[in-house]
Amino acid sequence: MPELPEVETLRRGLLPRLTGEVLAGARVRDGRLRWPVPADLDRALAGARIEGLARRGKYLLLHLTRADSKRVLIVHLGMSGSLLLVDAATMPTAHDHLDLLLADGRALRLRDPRRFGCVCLADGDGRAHPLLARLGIEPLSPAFDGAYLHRVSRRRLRPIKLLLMDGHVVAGIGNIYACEALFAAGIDPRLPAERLSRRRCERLAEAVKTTLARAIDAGGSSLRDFVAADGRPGYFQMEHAVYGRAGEACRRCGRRLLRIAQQGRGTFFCPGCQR
DNA sequence: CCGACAACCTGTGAGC
DNA sequence: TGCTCACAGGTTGTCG
Repeated sequence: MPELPEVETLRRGLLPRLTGEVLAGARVRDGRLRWPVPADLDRALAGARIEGLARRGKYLLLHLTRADSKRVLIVHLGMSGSLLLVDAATMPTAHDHLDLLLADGRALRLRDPRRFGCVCLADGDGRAHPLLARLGIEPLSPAFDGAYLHRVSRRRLRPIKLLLMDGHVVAGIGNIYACEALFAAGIDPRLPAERLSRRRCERLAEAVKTTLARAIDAGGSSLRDFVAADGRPGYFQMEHAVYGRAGEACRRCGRRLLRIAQQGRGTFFCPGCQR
């Protein structure tokens, strides 16, 4: 479920509900995530105050203070993770691996069937943590533009879609939005990155921003009741132009949309509109 | 430095 | 109904 727009939607939804709250600790039922959950998580969180929530790529960051020390709880939802704000007494289901316990009796519950997600602790603002230190720039920041895309794609022979999905180049563009942005920009996902002109880089950077922004807006429309049910934000109901639509007709030109594999992942595109 | 590939896990749907 | 297979929204680590 987690693409950048969902993590951002999650952050915005949790912000007013968690800011200023104090943690009582953590209850870890199964710490075997991508990396083992810190064994001392319960003690490390007890008494810490949540100062704010931030996002880097698809990482959700909880900024904590306790006494004079600042730390960050880094949460990634992997392929199948979700976070739910529940009453701590609510019975956990099969893949509810851990609860972050709030002093007021609520819990932020992590569910992750595939366990590709992670929960880590870092000192300070977390910038030095290995997971964040070498992360690429934010796609919605002004720094991500045609000039940047053009610069990093020179002498790069790999397909442009793979470059877009490389988190060390730009953080948080997943499979869905790489496909959708390339369609919006009219660019063939197989094109070697270095072959993109400056002008097409401008177009692609713009397409990335508008595609992500629109998805966040759609997610925002469901923020009101996102604490309920499975918390799936509204962007998931958004119509994709190409993703998951192989064999169907392109909305722009009517040709059959294709699905190919790139690095083992599905790429959806229109052979007519994307050159 | 670059790029290809395996690895970590479980669930679901299609086809037989 | 039950088996097997392909595939799924992510990222790191290793190797050539």
